[in-house]
Amino acid sequence: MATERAGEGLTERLQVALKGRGQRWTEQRQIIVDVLAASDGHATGAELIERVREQDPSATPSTVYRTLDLLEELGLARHHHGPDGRETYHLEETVEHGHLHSRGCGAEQELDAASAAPILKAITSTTGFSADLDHLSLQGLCAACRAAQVS
Amino acid sequence: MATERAGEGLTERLQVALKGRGQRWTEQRQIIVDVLAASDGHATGAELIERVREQDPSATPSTVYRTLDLLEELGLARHHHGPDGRETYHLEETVEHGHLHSRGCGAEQELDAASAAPILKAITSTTGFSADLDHLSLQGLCAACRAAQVS
DNA sequence: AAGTCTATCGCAACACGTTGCAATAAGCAT
DNA sequence: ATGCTTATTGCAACGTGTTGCGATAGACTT
Repeated sequence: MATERAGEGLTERLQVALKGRGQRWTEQRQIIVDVLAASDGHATGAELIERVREQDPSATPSTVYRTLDLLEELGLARHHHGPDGRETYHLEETVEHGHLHSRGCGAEQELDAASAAPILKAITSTTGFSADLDHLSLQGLCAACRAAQVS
Repeated sequence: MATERAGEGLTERLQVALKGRGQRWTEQRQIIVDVLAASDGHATGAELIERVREQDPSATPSTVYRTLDLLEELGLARHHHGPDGRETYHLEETVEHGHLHSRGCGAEQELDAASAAPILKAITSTTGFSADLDHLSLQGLCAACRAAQVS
């Protein structure tokens, strides 16, 4: 168990994309991408930093955050804000999805594209606004909590 | 221009609510409520602190944030997180509303309850989840940006 | 292979928000 | 009025994320 490598194709795609923009491929970036790939699903900035540091103790927060920003620019990673405002990152490989936080039980459920479609459609038709599913982070009461609350 | 006072009824309501919970009414809390009422609409935590300090330089961030938390517990204030994760507070008096943040032009538009109704309904019917409008903070492209992007 | 240009890194400082603790002071009882 | 209880305050330190700057080092040219 350890050091999962990001798919080779992914690394190559990155190298090419960076070169095209006059940017560079470095050891640190490899590590950060690997960590992101290994922690599939979601990870906060702090968690990512910690894991990167396990592999390269010289890494600093600024580097990690800057790399994450870069990965987002390249469309490779995404982040969204949890209900407490903290950041959560995940690779774009992960299926695009939204988040539902229940204020009652604290549970978090994911919202896949299929389920979200009618919602996004409702948003567009009432407001003309096309919302990013990946940034959709709702807070409210899940079905179970609502049932419990009616009492 | 200065020192707008929160409606007297509001202050009284607060005093009663606090006493009922064995809590206390203080000068600082009066100031914070007044500031919140005066900056109707939205204000970040930092802005509120600055304004409170104009009236009482001895106020500290911890006090302001703790009071804001208290006001939220009492259902008098709300906060949500902008696209950058920073907090925004407003009085509950303000009509409940969501936020739409355009990633294209950076504009922010409000989403009133009437427009939101179909959206919330879509959320409930596809997920069983009842979302809080006040926490609804979407990011995406507004109609204008979408039109511009088609090019 | 050596030199040049500049992207990236590490550091240090900052901004926003949170938390623990000791001192203060609000509200109640006497 | 005086004293008691404990909520509230201010301080100081921490956690997460951001920014500016000088030093390092990658990649390209000659």
